[in-house]
Amino acid sequence: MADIELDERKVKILNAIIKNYLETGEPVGSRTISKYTDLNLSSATIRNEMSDLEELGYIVQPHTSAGRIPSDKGYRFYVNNLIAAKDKEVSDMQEWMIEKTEKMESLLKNVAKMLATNTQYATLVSAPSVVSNKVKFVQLSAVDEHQVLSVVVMDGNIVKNKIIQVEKPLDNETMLKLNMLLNTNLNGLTVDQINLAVISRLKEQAGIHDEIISQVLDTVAETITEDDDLQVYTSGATNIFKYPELADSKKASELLTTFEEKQSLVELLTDNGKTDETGIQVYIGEETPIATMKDCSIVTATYELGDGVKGTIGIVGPKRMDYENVVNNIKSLKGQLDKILKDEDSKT
Amino acid sequence: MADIELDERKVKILNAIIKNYLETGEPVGSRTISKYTDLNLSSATIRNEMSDLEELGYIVQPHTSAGRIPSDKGYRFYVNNLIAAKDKEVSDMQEWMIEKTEKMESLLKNVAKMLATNTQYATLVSAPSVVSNKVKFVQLSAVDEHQVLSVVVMDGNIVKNKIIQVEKPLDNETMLKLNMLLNTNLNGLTVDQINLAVISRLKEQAGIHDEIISQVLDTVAETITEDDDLQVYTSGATNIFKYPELADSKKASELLTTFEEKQSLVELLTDNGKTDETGIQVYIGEETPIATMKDCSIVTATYELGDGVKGTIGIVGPKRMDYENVVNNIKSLKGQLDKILKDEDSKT
DNA sequence: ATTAGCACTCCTCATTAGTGAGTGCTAGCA
DNA sequence: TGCTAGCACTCACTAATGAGGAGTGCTAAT
Repeated sequence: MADIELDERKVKILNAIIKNYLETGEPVGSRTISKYTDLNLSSATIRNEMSDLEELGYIVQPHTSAGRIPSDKGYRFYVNNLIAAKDKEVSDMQEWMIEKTEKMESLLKNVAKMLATNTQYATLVSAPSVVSNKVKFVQLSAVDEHQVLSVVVMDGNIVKNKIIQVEKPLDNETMLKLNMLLNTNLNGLTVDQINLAVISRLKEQAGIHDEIISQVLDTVAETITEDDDLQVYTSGATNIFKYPELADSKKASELLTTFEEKQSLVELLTDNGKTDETGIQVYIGEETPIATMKDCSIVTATYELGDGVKGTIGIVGPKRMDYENVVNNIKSLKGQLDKILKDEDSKT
Repeated sequence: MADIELDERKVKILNAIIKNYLETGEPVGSRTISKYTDLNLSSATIRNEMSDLEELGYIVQPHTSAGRIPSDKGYRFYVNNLIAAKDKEVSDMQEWMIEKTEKMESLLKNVAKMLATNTQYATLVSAPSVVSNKVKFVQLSAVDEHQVLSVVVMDGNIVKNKIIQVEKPLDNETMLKLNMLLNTNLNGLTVDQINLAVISRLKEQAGIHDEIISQVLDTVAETITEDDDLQVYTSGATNIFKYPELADSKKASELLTTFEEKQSLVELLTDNGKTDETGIQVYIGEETPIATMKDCSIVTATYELGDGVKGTIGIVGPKRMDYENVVNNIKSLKGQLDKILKDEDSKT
């Protein structure tokens, strides 16, 4: 791609500038590079090269007579061409942690937390979307005379429940019949297959005349289809204070509010098909779909739990984030999630 | 109490200073008071009185030749003596919202959110502690050959569940027997009554020799006793950016981290018995039990769900928070929570 | 007891000058 | 032709200075 316009030396210099800037966060000057790199060149030569790089749009001067910092294009080049994809295992901690947890919810919370601790950036994890998930098991039980408990187990062992208030108790026989009915009719269906038609067919079979049964069936349907209000888990949002370029009151406030509200984060996590073959996606600066994150970079990965049921992991940090570390971390984690969730699924 | 050392005029002036400071956040000078109040006094007179008030510790000068701001003692006096406890109803929105939600979790989330929107401060709500909550209903069901679902309903309709992996399927009869056994033995017990002794008695009755049954019973016990990792819901944490005295990078970072980690918030929410007859507790500045909140004030209230099962609502804001509004808000909310939770409970 | 007046304090803000990091350019060198 | 040394220039950052103003404390007069 950009190989035509950049000779080897320019690439080396650009790389050096970015590496240095990632560490310090300060504009980097020609003298620094002249000493930092192994190509023995004077600062003057570097200056000429830097001038070229600036003209080509890879670096930028915050003001005349300051050093240079990478532009979005520069970062992009770095991410595309310069990251050594070392597949080294990222800490055993991860595996251990994942082994231990069994509930989806706490698993994802832990994933977010661990990733935040590991990277020192803000992280977000979305739960696998349930829309195309299948019903595995349904059960109604009489808790007491006026309350019926409806429990649904989905593929991937996601358990949902709801308590139904009923006017008068359901007798045992009806209960049994309903359970049979529900399981034979709903098992194997996905959430979006359970629509009004299915429900009314159920009601017919159960004896549509009974008001209570009708109500119960409605609630079961609700239990299943109820969207668990967009499950996004975040962690380490306050890490942004570690990066001066994001820590000023105004920016931090906006960013943290975005994180707190979670709503808009969904946009980020819904797979837009632009992920590359590794399933990992990097947004730099202006590329991000969320306005309040214009000064950030975001790395996301989608993980799968079989059958196209997908969730997403994301990391948000300053543009000068340690892309190498982050990408490796997220890649390793994605792999493990893919694995564990499929395993758990196949255990059934 | 302080009635001896403060004559009526001083009280009026102190009140005026605090009111004014609550609004502006700026130190308030003698001239301002001289015009603001109805007691026609010149600024010089006010100055003398303020000098006295300062000596008595109710107000403080941030630096020589600045106006005065209330000290913690001043705020305390204000809260104790000067707040008009108008019991006016706080927005119908509240009731409406509470009616609508049925799940404890989303109910509390909404409470936190609404309170944050209403007051523009940060809020936290802890779920009712489950320790002394009673088991109402237990059920095991075979999801498939290798998985058994354990569901427990507690008083207040809190539902817990867990999936148990079993080596080989349990036959219907055993299942039925176990369910009978569990319900007759556990119903009505509180969480902390369910200890090892109870469990082993259960095992004995069920036929201790069976490894699988033993495992299943252990997991049921786990399901019940498992602490739902300290359920604290927060909202509006980013509101602190609205108050310059808290918004600087360092303080905001500390505060928000405290909120994000939630762990330490528990300290705040565990009832320490110091609440007054209304169940409402106000911490001002140094009085707060959490170090990072030394520059804040906190108002908490405990709500009950019968039988001494308690949860807490809290508001965190700057010391110059609108105590009157906050106290009223929280009082009204507490009342409604008390009511609704008891109602729901008595519906059983 | 209250008030007017005045000197004083000290924060705030804008201006100024000094410093240094870093650049662009030019001329000289291999 | 490519590299380098040198120099003038730019501009953010810092500290010092001073004017302005809000507010106080004290004193003397009412």
